[in-house]
Amino acid sequence: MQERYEPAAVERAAQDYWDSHGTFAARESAGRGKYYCLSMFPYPSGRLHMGHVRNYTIGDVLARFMRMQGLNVLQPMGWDAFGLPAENAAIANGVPPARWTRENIAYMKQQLRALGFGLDWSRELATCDPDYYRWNQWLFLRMRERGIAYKKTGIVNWDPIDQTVLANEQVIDGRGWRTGALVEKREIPMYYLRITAYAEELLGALDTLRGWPERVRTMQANWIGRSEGCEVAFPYASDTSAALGGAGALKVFTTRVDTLFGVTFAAVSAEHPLATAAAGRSAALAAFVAECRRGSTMEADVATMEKRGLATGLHVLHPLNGKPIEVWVANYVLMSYGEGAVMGVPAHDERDFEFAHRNGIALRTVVRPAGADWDEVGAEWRAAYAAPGITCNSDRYSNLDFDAAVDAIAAALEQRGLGQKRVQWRLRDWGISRQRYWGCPIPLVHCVQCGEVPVPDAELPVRLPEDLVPDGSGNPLAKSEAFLRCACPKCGKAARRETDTMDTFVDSSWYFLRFASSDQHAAPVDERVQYWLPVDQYIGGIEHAILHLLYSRFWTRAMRDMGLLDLTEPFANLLTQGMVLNQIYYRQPAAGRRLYINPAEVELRADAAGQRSAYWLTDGQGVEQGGLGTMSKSKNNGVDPQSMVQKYGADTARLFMMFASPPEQTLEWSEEGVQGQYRFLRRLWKAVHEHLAAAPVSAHQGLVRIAADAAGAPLSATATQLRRQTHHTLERVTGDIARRRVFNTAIAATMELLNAVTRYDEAGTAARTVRHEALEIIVLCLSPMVPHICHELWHALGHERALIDEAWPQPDAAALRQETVELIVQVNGKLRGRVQVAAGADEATASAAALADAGVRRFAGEAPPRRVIYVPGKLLNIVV
RNA sequence: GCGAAAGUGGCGGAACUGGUAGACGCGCUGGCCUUAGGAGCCAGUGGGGCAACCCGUAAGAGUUCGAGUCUCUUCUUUCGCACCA
Repeated sequence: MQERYEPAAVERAAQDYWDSHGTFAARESAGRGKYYCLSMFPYPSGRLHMGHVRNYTIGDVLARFMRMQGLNVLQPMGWDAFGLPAENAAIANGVPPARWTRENIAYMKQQLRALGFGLDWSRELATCDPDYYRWNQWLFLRMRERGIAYKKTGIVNWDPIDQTVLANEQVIDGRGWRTGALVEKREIPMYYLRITAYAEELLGALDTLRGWPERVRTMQANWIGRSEGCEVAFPYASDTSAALGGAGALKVFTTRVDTLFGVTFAAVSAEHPLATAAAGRSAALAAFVAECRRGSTMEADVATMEKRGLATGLHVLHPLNGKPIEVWVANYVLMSYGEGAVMGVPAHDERDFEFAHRNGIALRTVVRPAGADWDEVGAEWRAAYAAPGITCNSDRYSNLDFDAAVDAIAAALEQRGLGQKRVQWRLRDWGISRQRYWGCPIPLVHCVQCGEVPVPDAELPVRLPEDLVPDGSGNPLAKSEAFLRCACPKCGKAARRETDTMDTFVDSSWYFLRFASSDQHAAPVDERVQYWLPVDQYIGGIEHAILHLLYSRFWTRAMRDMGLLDLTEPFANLLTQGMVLNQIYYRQPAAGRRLYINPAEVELRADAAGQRSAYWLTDGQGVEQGGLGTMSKSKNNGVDPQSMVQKYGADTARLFMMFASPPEQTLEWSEEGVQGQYRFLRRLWKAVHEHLAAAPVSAHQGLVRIAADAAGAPLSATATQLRRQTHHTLERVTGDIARRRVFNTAIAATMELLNAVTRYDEAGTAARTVRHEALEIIVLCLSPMVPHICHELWHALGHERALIDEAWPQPDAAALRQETVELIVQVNGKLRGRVQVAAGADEATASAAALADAGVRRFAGEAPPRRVIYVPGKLLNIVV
C-alpha cells in the first residue's frame, strides 16, 4: 500500500468498487430480515449544506452497520422538488423553476455521490416528475370521493399591490416581502383534508411508537390537543337577532363550564358573522374589524400582538339565568379554532382578566379555593384564581366541586338544548390548496354547466407546464391559456382547469411508500410495500417533529382505509437530528424587505466599548445581526461542504460531522477541529502502513484471533491488556451505534484504541498478531463512519472480501474477562481513594481493603462507620 | 404568547441505570526532530493553593449516604406554531 494517505484516490477507488458491484442496489428477498433506512429527502435548494451532511451521514452509518449485521438494507434517495424557493429564484433570475430545480438536483446528486453514501440510486424520484405527482392527483381524487378531501373557505395572506397570496415566510413584520405593502387577510375557497377525522387514532397510537423520541410524541400529543369540555350556546338578545336578521345563538367551547356564572362578556373574532353584522352598524367597529384584517395569519404573530377589543353594543343571553352579556370583537380570538368565539370569565382566566381590566369589564368571582388561600378575586392576577375549586355565586350550582359543577351545569344546558359535553381538538383540517405555480396541479376542471368536475383517471397526470416564469404577481398558471383551456370531462364543452396546486407537504406525505415501488406505473404502490415498510429507521431534523410526521401518519392511514396498504404507522423508529446552526446576518433596506448575507462574507469588529458589530466585506458597511438559526437557503447561512471535501476528502467531512456532537443535539457550526479529524485518519493510515511494512501479512478471512503465542505460552500482560481493550472497544462501538445511536463516543473509543496500538511496542509473532487484531477492529469499527479509507485498509490488512460485505463481529468474551477491579472509595460521598479487589469481592472484603488504605483511614477515622454503601465492581461509600 | 428541548474547561463534547466531573478531539504552552510540511513525536493544560486539600456542571432552592443526572423556581438559547421545507 501507499505510504501517504491520499483521500481523493482512496475515495474514488472505493466508490468505483461499490458502483461496479451494485453493492447498494436493494432487492426484495423473502425470508431475509430487511432494514429500510430512510433519511428525509432534501429540497434541491442548490447545494448541500452541513445539515444535509449530518443527516445523510447518520443514515449511512446506520445503513452500513445494519448491513454488516446481516440485514437486507434499503437506503433510497429522492428530491422534494416542488416549492417556493424555485419560484423565488425564477423571479430573481428569470429562469423557469423546472430548469433551476433540475440543475440543482444534478449538482446535489453529484455532491451526495462524492460523500460516498450507500444509496440505491435506481429508486431515485423527484416529486416534480409527472410519474410521481400523477399519483398525488390520483390519491387526491380518491380522497375527494370519500369525503376526506373537501372544500371550504380559508384565510390567506394577501398582498394588495402584487395582487397575490403570500406564504407566511413572505410576510416580514406584517408587510409583503417584495412590495412592502401592509398584508391583509383574505378569505378564499380551498381544499382541505379531513385529518381531524383521525385525531383520536393519531393521538392514541402515539403510545405504540416506542421507537420515537419522547419529546416528539409529546409535541404531537399537544398539537393534536384533545380537551374535554362543554359546548355552550348563548341565545341572541333581541338587538343581536335584529342585527343578524333572525334568532340564533352564539356558540362557544369551554373547558371550564363550572365558571359559567362568571361570564361577564363574550368575544368573537373579527371574521365572525356577528362581528361583520355589528361592523355594518358602527364606523368605529368597521374600522377596528378592518384593522384586524391587516397583518399576517401566523399564530405566533396573533398571540404576541397586543390584545385589543371593541364592544359591539350587541348582546347575547346567559343560557341559565337569561341575563344579557355584551359581545366584543377581539383580535386574539382565532376564527380557525373552535367556533371563533369565546366566553369571557375574567375572574378565572388570565387572558380574560387582562382583557376585562383594559376594557373596564366587571369581574365576578364564581370559584373559591378548597383551602382558604383567597376569597374574592382581587385587582392583581394570581395563578391560583385559575385553579379549580368550589363554585359560589352560581345560583343553585354553588358549593360544588369542579366535577360536580361541570356535570350539573352541562346537564342543565343539555336539558335546555343550549349545550352539551364534548371533546374539542386543537388539530385543524389540513388546507392543501396553494395559489402557486410550482406544485402539483389539483386535478379539477371548472365547467359553467357541470360545475367542478374531477379529471378522469385516464387523463392523469394533469401536467404542469414547465416553461412558465413567475414574476411575483399572482399564479402564472392563471395567465396561461394553454394550461387553462380544456374540455369538460362530463359535457365536453369548453371549460377551465383549476389553477391551484397542492401543498408540498402532500408530496412528502407518502414518498417513503413510493420508494418501495418506484417503477410501478399502474398504481401508486404495489405489494413490495408489504416487504419494505414500515421504515425501520427514519432520520431527519427535529423541525419536522410535528407537521411532516403527522401528515405522513395521517396519509398512511388514509391510504390504508382505501385498501391500498396494510400499514398504519409508516415509521417504526425515528431519530430526530439536531439542527446545524450558523449566524444570520441581514440588511433591511426598505420596509418588508430583507437581504440575507452569508456569514462567510461578514467580518466582526469590536468597538472601544467592546460592542461587536458586523460588516459586509463586499462594501465594508454594517449589517444587522439576526442571531443563531438553522442553516438554510432562505437565511443564506448555509456552509457548503464542497471545500472541506476537496481539501480533506469525504471521510474527513463525515468523521468531523459525526465526531462534533451526538446526533440529536443542536450543533453550532464551527470548523475548528476538522484538521484534527484529518490528522486522525492520517495516523490510522500510517499505523497500518508501518505495521505492514515491518513484515508481510498473509491473506486471510475473518478476524485474527489469538489467545496464546505459537509455543502455547500465555500472552504478556501488555498484550493481554491490548486484547482486552480491543474487544472492549468493539463492545462499546457496537453498543453506541446499535443501541445508543451516538457516534461521537464510538469514534472516541476507536481513537483511544489507536493511541494504545501506537504505544504498544512489543515485538515478535504473537505481538504482531495482537496488533493486527487491534488494527482490524479499529478499521471495522470506523467503517460505517469513514467507509472509503476503511475499504482500502481492510484489503491492505490481508482481506480478499470487501469490508462492506463482512459480518460485524462479536467481542471475544475470553479477552474481556477481568480478574480484579478497581473500586472507588468514598468517605461521606467524597472520593478519598481507590483499591483493587477481586472481581466478585463481597462487602466485607471490599470494606476491609478500603479501610486498609491510609488515605481512606485518614478521613474515615478509627471509629466504626455508621453506614457503608457498596456498589459491587464500582464503589464503596463509608459514612461516618 | 403557547408547546417541546438544551445549558458542563478557552472551544466541540464525555460521564449509558443517582456513584471517579472533564474521556476523546480542537486550541494553547514547553520541548524534541527535520530535506521547513498548514508535517511528525514527547510532556503539560478547569480554578485556587508550596502542600495537605478546597472550590467547580447557567442562577437559586430542595430530595439523597452521594446530584451534571431527580424535583421546584428563575434566566438564556434553539426548534415548532398549521403557506419555508
